[in-house]
Amino acid sequence: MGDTISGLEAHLGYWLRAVSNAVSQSFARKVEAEGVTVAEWVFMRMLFDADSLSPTALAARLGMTKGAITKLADRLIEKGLAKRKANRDDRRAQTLALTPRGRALVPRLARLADENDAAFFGALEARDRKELERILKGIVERRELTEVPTT
Amino acid sequence: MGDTISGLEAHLGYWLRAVSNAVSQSFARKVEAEGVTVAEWVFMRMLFDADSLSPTALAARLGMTKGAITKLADRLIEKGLAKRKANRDDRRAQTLALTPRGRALVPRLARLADENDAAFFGALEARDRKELERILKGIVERRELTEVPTT
DNA sequence: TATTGTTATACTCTATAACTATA
DNA sequence: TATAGTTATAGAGTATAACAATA
Repeated sequence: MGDTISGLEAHLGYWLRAVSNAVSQSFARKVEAEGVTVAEWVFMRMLFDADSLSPTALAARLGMTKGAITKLADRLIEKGLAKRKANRDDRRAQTLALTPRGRALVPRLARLADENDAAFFGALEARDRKELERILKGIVERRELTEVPTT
Repeated sequence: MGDTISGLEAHLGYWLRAVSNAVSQSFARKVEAEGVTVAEWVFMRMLFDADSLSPTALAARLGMTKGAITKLADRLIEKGLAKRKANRDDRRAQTLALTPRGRALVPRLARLADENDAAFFGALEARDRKELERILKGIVERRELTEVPTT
């Protein structure tokens, strides 16, 4: 280090971004064939398990702002994959859920995610895959990466 | 696997994106204080070593389209950090280079990149850092990740 | 007054395609 | 005809702030 000027390749962040962007772009093309984006897949997969969530709850879990959730939801609703429901107790509140068509699509998208992961990491030795997972999860835990603004 | 529906966290790509986004966003805020974006830093760091490059060459090295290079260059020129030079032999050709102010900024940005990397990976054991680097570089090599369109 | 969610705005990034000016 | 570079357009992601309705 000292007073040298670091090159791009000197940083782990550079390599991380290189691989991450490639993986995400590849996945984006796969799900595009099913008519959704990566962000929409994440949104849908979350709702698939939770059954229904408020925009605020979804924003917190995804580390996004409420405004971003509204935008995503609008798009998915227009595609007929999600719907909004009113709330009896609190008339300000909304609930987001998948439509039957949305639910039916999730398994197909999950398979594409599996394929994409296999394409990039399948060639790694099992030990390296475990190492990579352990190290990445460790960083997420340590930094509490969900500390993104949701206001 | 079988016929289960993979969750988000089942994929290495998910963890990779989580960490990569956090690292990049953190870095973006740091360089924003110096008036540039991450893409502009990469652009500038490349020109710092090469001294001058054609848009086409830069596009190939950065895995971007020529149009994207033009846009980045426009912004950096407006900020007084880069400049275009004509070419005697071929009057279609252009050459991009940093201005003195641009060159002077690079070491500051490099230090921010060092800091950012340290903030995210400094807490790792040295062995894990090496492992991470080895695995990521391996994936880049294997997949030839620079196969992005430059047309 | 505080909270829920939407709307408006803006900027970056990325990609495609049409265009110009040379060669 | 092919190439170098620019321009135009558009969609996606992200963030901020103002706003309306309700609590």
